[in-house]
Amino acid sequence: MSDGALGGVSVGGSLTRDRIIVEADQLFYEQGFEHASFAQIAKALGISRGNFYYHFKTKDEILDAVISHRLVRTRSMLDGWELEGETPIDRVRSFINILIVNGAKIRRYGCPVGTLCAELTKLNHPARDHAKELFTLFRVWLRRQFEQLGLGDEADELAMHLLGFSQGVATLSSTFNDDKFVQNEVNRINEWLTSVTTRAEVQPEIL
Amino acid sequence: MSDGALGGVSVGGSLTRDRIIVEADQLFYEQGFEHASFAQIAKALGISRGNFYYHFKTKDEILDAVISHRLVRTRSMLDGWELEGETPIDRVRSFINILIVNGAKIRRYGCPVGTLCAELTKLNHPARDHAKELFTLFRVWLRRQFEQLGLGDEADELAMHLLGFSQGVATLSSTFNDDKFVQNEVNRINEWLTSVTTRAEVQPEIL
DNA sequence: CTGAGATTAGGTCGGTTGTCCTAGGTGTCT
DNA sequence: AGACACCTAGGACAACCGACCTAATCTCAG
Repeated sequence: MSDGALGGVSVGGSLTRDRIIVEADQLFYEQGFEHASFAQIAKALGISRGNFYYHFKTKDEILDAVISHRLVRTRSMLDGWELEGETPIDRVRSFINILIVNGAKIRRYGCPVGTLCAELTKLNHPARDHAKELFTLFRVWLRRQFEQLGLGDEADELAMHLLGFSQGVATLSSTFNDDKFVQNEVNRINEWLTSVTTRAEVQPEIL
Repeated sequence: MSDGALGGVSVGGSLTRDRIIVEADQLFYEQGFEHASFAQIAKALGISRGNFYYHFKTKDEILDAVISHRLVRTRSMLDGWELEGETPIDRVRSFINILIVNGAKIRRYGCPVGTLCAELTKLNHPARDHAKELFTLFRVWLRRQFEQLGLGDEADELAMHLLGFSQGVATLSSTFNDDKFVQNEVNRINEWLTSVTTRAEVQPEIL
């Protein structure tokens, strides 16, 4: 019922509830959580302002729903890469390629995960840890890829390095609005990935 | 007159004006520009709210003054490194070391430059370009160090790489509140710096 | 067709925001 | 002492925020 064009935001939720989540998701990304207001979301959806409080008790509750929604979407994206990518290296390159594929949006609004976590951390917001799970999702997924490459003992560190790399590129590409910089950094990290993984071939996989 | 404990915020400015700038600087960093309010700044300084508008016409004007203040401070910091560091490599390592020295604040509030630029970019704020100059300041300074190492043709790319690295580390260290991660990344980038600069010794400096 | 529950619209509330205005205070110079 | 520029306090303003409430509307089973 709530499936289809909206991508199945929630299972038992109503249509309006799902539309609110999707619209809030976008506006929280484009304007930041605090700056995005009910009035904006309502106007974009063509619904009444007071209508929100039938589906959500507070704004924070919407934020929680948005984060949960993002978690589901991210999980399915990672699962998709798991099926598409032949080798763990291919899959990791899928991650790196987000910077190219979503280049335009990242240049305009930054990384959805990074900017949200930064805002919530600064405000010491209760949903801080919930948003952090988005990062953890990528971290664990990347770690598993490196583990499968026989880099078990440093897999987590490599995962964090890649995560940090993507955040740095996102931040700078948005402030400098520089397309070429992104390409340079992606090339650089791809070389790094090759060197790390070929080094892994020398070290025999201990399983 | 306006010098001394405040570090000489402006030349012709009054004392109160300077105190507003210093306090706003801190609060804009800790809470974000939009979230920080006049009431907070006034309370922290023990002055009246309406008093602001004698020194500044709008909040954006305060922001401009804060950014200008940061630009001056940053410039003097870079100049200091120029004197302290024996070699360009030493100076670059001074830059990297901010992540350690200011580690606690960065874990709590993120990078002052990165988070401000991210917020202003997202809001499409007029002061966007002004804040961007903070990044440019570091970029040009780093570039010059690499040029002095005889890496002229790729100096700007190396500078941006280092800048991106610092931003990535700042973002992740604040969301994960992870001290060890920062140390790992700093070690990693220091090795990278060594490999880049020793490679430079092989290539003779063309001056 | 009717009635009960699910859903929505729109007004309202208290609080906060940036902005503006004006009366009053402070110090300095003639 | 008087005059004048500089500075400050505190209230008032409209606009906006999240939150709440209630009446109207829709949906659908009985």
